[in-house]
Amino acid sequence: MQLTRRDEQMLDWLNVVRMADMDGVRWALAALKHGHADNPVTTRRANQWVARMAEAGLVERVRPMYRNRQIVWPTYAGAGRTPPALFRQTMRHELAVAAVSARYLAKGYEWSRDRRPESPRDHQGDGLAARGGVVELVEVELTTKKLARYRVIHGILGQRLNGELAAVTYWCTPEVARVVDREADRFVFRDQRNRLVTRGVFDNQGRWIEGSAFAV
DNA sequence: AACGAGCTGCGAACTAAATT
DNA sequence: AATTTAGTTCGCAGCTCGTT
Repeated sequence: MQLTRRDEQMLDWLNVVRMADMDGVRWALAALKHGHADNPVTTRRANQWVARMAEAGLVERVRPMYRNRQIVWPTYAGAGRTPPALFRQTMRHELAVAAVSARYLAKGYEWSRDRRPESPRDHQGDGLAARGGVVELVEVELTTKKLARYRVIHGILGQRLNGELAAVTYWCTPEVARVVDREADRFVFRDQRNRLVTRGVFDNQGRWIEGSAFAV
């Protein structure tokens, strides 16, 4: 078996997002084919890619009984580092981040992790999407945080919108999107407020709501 | 029992690159 | 130039499992 350029890019991407479900894999495969994509590849195609990588020992996969989709992560051989701890509380969230990330790739963005927190009171976003030198911070939020936390986070994001960030986008369930918007109205200065947007695209299981637009 | 979602095996048609 | 090998894409049939 030979590793194509796209295979390597897929493994790099999996290494950044740590794990993905088949929804994420479908979009990432389409995106990395030509650098952009309007549609994901078929699930059949995505399964074949995963099967090929698994046979080569570069990814592992499992289909947990409580989740109707297969999830995939890179092995040590595939990513050069130890595999992620699975089945943690944050798994649903990480899979949702991967789903969003893959859609950014499909729009021609580069995806990377946010910088590490500089202090315990600091806040790290779920990812950075960059295109043409414009950087957008991405948050995925499936459940609301303690309301007091939004004061801190939105304060920090407001400052960063004054600096290196062009925009902040929250990808949420519709309910969470309402809360985030409301709290942003309270805590983000007007100059920056219109550059922090929310999108209600996930259901409560953290699955992309079929037909939801990816508006960036 | 019937249905839908998701996964796999298989076959077919295609492209790209390496080999002869 | 022809052949071989690897990869890409899709649809269909058949499977399991959970829901109606």
